[in-house]
Amino acid sequence: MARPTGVSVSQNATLYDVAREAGVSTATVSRVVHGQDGVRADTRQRVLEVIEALGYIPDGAAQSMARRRKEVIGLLAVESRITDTDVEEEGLLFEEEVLRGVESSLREIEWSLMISFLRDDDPVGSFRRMQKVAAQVDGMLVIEGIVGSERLERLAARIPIVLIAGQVDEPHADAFSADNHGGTMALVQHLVEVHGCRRLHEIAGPPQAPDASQRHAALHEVVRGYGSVTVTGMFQGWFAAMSGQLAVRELLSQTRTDLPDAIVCANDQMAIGAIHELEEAGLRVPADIAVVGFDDMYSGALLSPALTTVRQPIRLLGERACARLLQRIEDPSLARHAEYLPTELIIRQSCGCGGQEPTRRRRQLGARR
Amino acid sequence: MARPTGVSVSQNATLYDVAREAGVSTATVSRVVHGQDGVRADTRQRVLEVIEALGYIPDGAAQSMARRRKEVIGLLAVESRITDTDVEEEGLLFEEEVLRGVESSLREIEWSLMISFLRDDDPVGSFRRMQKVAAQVDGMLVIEGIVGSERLERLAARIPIVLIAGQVDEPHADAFSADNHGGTMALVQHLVEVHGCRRLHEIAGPPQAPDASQRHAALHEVVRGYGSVTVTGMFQGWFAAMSGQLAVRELLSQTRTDLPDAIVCANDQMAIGAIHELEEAGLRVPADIAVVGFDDMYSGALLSPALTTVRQPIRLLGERACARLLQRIEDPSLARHAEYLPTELIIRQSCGCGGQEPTRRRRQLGARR
DNA sequence: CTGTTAGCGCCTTCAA
DNA sequence: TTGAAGGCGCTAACAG
Repeated sequence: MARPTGVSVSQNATLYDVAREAGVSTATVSRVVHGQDGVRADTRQRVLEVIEALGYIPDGAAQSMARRRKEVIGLLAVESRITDTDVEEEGLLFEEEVLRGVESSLREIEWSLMISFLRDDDPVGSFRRMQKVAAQVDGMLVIEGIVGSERLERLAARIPIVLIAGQVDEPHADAFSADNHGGTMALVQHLVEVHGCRRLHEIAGPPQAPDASQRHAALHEVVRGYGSVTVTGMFQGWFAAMSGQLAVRELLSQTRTDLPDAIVCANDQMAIGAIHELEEAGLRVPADIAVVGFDDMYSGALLSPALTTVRQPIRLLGERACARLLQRIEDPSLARHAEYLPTELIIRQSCGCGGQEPTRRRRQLGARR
Repeated sequence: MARPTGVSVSQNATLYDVAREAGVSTATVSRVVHGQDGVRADTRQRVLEVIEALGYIPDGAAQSMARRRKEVIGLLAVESRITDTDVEEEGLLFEEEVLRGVESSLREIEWSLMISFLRDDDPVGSFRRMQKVAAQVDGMLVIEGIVGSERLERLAARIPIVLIAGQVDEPHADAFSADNHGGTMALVQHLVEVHGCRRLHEIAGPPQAPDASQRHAALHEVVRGYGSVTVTGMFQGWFAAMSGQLAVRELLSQTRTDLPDAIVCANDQMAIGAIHELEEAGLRVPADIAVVGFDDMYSGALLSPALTTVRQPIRLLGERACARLLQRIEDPSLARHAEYLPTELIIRQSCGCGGQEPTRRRRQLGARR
């Protein structure tokens, strides 16, 4: 069975193969592929049939090249982890949620998303990867980025970059973050003014993470504002539940009689770990000690006691950052823009508030769409 | 200040710019960029300096084209969701974990990952996206894929495809899945033989998801094996915690006096939702009713009662699938390969087993590295 | 309505 | 050790 025109089977069909097979020019095939009009109906039909028969799919690299746009954006997430082990079995939900927001924005315009996780303990390797990604996309989103400013500048000179939960003062990129300061403020005020907490224990996030340090700073700022309130101790966590557990073990190993009034965690996962460990040790939350988190992850609402926390619009963060990036890809001359998205205090039971229903009601209010 | 050679600043530097600026040919620059030897030291030095000065980063699309390889693989995840609303605030941890596995494999060889989520209620749109992604990668991983076989065949004709937790009998692609059958088997046997459960309630996953239906089938198969055991009812969930909650509400609305002995959930998230709802309703787990899950997500271990479940090596699934895909990219003629990865029964408290420590000990065992 | 023809930026023989 | 030059597959004027 001779193949009339010698189309190779093992090789992927190209535009030329289709053109030849259909007896038209490549320009016509291209028009058909992109649904442009100005092609006679029967010609289009014929081309379509050949495309179908050959299983033709245009090559993305070639398209990117010709139209000088890749229609891909990169998402880089910087992760903190315990140096030697890799025990972290739980994903960093924050990044995952941003990812969702970005991906759904992109899907609407049919762009693609390239993603890579970086290690904050390997700046050189991270930079290499960032360059590699920068070579394959039209713009980049960087989460929790502790990329040196000069490196960022270099990358930003090539393609637009938007920072998410990063350094908001970075001059070479747009930035979107949650209002960590306001959120922490509201949370601590609640603890102090409603529950009369005076002695606070802090479970902090990784100091490299900008939002961890913002929450840390805000906590101490509020506390300073009250004469009588103090941070009695702190544990350096890394946002994973396990670090909440370790923090509590350390705390309890020091004293079981003179406990703080509340534990303020830099995120929900650590709060969940902390609560678990406290209960394991026979302590009751919030009766013996209050615990609060930050993020408002779904699992915190399912906990007993349900977690009092600060809701930050993570997904929205991703969407907004993505929108801005696309805008800047269209017009690189845009002025730099940085923005804090509002947070919301979510009061449940772990702070000492009673009630049964606030959980559900609150969440509904929270889910503003 | 005249720019000696007229390099445009607003435009990204190309290989030619570097070559001209350094007074060498593009071939030489290319050699330097790729660290090939056969370039005199001082020449290399000069080129390197120009690269640095210009902030040159080679264009990925052009590289892909020239070397006929993109060094990118695609990860497509098919998601089930409640038709109209988009309430699902919790990410599908399964996919996230696979993503981790794949990404870390890829990072080692410096390849990139393109990712896209598909909707199982939009097969046409999904196929479009799959084609789009197929155009930009060297191979694809498809999670929980319910892509029609003929469509898959078309894509597979162009680039290699490996299915993860998909239809294991798909002839056009390699496939890696957890041993859902064996896992469910072990779990149910435990419930029946150790705890004497006779009446089981099922909270199933979305029927489109291959692993959900495998678990479903296995459950019924085991039950049939015992004469005296029955599945007294089932709720059609969609893997989200909320569906576990709804399932329990429905169950309790039907009867509060004649409860089943245990609730068997198709994954941990639904089990967590179910436990939460049961406790909310004043029932005690496992005293009044046992609940078991599937997956062994970290949050299940932190629950009280800690969740009895089946561990499946999700991350490993990603790694293995990825390794296979890379292999097949190198050699497309490989014979089809399908594999079930072993699961492990993780006994904690929610099934009725006592003890305090199994949680931690088990997990350590489970984390085999 | 359809075809011709330059590139897009890089890699890679093949020569020198 | 270095350079010249032909693609890679597609797009987008520009002609006809």
